Amino acid sequence: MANIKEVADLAGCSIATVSRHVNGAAPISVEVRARIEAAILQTGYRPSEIGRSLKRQATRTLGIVVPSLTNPVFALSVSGFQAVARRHGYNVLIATSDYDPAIEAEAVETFLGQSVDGLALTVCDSLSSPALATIDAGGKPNVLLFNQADMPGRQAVTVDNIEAARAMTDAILAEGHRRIVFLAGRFAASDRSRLRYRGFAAALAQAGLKPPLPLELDFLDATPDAALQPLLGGENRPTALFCSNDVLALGVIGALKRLGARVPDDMSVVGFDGIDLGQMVEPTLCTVSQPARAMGELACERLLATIRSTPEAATDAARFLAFDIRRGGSLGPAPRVVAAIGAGQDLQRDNTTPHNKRETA
Amino acid sequence: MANIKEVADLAGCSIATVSRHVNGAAPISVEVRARIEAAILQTGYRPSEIGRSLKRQATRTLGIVVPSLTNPVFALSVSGFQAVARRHGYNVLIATSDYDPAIEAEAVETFLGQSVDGLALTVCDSLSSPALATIDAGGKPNVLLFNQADMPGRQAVTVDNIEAARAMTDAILAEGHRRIVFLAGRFAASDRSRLRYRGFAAALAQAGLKPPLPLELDFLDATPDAALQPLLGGENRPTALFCSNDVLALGVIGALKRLGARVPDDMSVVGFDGIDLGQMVEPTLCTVSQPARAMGELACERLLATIRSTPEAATDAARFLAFDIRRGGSLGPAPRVVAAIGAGQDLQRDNTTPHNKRETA
DNA sequence: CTGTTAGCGCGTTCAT
DNA sequence: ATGAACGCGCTAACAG
Repeated sequence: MANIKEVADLAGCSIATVSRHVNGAAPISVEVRARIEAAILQTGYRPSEIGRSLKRQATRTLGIVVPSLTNPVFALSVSGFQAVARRHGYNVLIATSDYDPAIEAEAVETFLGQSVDGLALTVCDSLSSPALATIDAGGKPNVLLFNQADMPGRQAVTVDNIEAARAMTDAILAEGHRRIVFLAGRFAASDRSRLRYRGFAAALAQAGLKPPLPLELDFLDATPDAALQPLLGGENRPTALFCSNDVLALGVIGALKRLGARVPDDMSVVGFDGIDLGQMVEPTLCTVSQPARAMGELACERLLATIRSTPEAATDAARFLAFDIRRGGSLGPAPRVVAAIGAGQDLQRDNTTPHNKRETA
Repeated sequence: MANIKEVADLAGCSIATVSRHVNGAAPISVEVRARIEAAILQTGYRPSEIGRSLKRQATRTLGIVVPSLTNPVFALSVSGFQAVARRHGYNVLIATSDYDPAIEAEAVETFLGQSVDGLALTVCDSLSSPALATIDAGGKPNVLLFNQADMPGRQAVTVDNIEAARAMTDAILAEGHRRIVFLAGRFAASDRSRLRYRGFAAALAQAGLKPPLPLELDFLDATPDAALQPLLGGENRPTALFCSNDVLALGVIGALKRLGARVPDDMSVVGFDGIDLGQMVEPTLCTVSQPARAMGELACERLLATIRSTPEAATDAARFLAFDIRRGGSLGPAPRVVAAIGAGQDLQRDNTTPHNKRETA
């Protein structure tokens, strides 16, 4: 690929003139301009962004690192982020951490080396992320996405996970449920899960109930059947499950069906995130919806504002976005009589526990 | 952020020595090495990848452009692509075209300016893509993803869309359906859709049936109810719908439910892609599954092979990957008696057309 | 209006 | 084992 010098030689002028033409930085005589344009066309010249970056000490590139792209909530946020970046003439480098803090840190290292102008991160744990410290040390503009701020002044685009989980838990309680279990993806991999559990526990405590410990599932496991089984036995079994995210919730609903439980008649299930998919399944998923695409967009806007050092961006750095408790068929009233659920227990169950239909509740 | 010169000054040596240390290019005396390491630690020095790129004329960055990230099939392929790239020490620039050839071309321009070492593309139409021509002109290593090759020698990672659609159509025919309609996303935005229609039409022709024209839907429209309505009236209505992709198929199934049709008893629906979501809905989606993540991985591997000019990569450039006809509940036997579907017609339908249960077929 | 030149950060040849 | 110097492609400051 041709460089600026070849174009200049071909056009019979200096490289400075070519540069000026390309950047429209100064008026050029008509004849020279024509020769330059011809030369550019002939050589297929395209200014090297890397040469420019070296000069200007900025790359017009942003980085974004998310745990995964297969979770629609992250894919959506990346989509929004990238759209805004493009609109502003910025490129986007992407990395997925696969919920691994080591990969996360490595990705940040690489991005800093690539001299991104700023980066957006959904880290595993904002409180213990080495990546965050590295970025701060370098003074790179950055914004957290989905994570809550780990310190005052940190830019973060997120909902208040504690409040959201508390509100959702209240909604579950309002349906008459008293034994509710919180199912989480691995806590180590998601500070969001932990915050949501805190909101859950707070709501239960406020209702005078003792919050049970969360049940940790590997939410990358497509078939959590075995892990769920112990929850279904006995008359003290839970009647509702609060899953820390929607992907987990959908997996759990599938498992429950296979294990012979009906949702929500035997067991209510709610999630967190508000992915579209939740509205396409039957029953629809009751969940806390957060505006993932808009969050990606906002993260990018704040990042760009920081890069241009527009000070107003920092003022509302950590203001929370609104969430929405989205009603769905997966949350029903608590059964009046509870019995164990299980493949071999259908007859017994049918004899002893007339199921509570929604119409009768 | 410190540069190599500051480190050299601090360590009391030349920048050449620092460079050699960082790159392990030559032996360094123990004392100097210690001073350099101290200086690096102290300054937080990180070699500038952009300086390196300028020197070495390669960026260790790949570009990938896909129509969207919200369609899981693309998100998965990007995920696989990125994972392989990372493993090989490459960064990934991402762009989404939103099914717009103009944005697509613009993205490619930007990537070329950014001096990516190679790029993977899912273009709207490989036959008419200006982007492809641009890339070829520049001689950049590239590989098509999901698109089939537009010319011999072009690298492409894809399934044989025509054959896959033909096989799926045969499966529909085998269930006794005779009036089948092909629903496509906007043809202009997807050459895959067009190829799949060709396979569909070929299968019908071979069965002695006249293939109806495809019905074009805007598959970004979440509620295709209105567009679908005309298909449901009359006794000559179709009994099966072949949707050009899974996202469309799920939207169509949702619309059918709202319009009072049961799937598959009143209407069978099949899709194309094999997204996970299709297995979580009820009924499960019958579809052609393609290994999206593996395709992204393979595309990246081929790209890297091309960049390193491993010649063997080119030999099987356009070999097709295997697809899988995935059975699912959304495809059932054709009803023996067909009647119009509609909100106001429930009674009439129930009187005149006893539904064909799967057990009785 | 145009050309000359310096320098962005780095790797690398050529000396020593 | 180390240093000096050049050049990768480009822009900007200065000269004319």
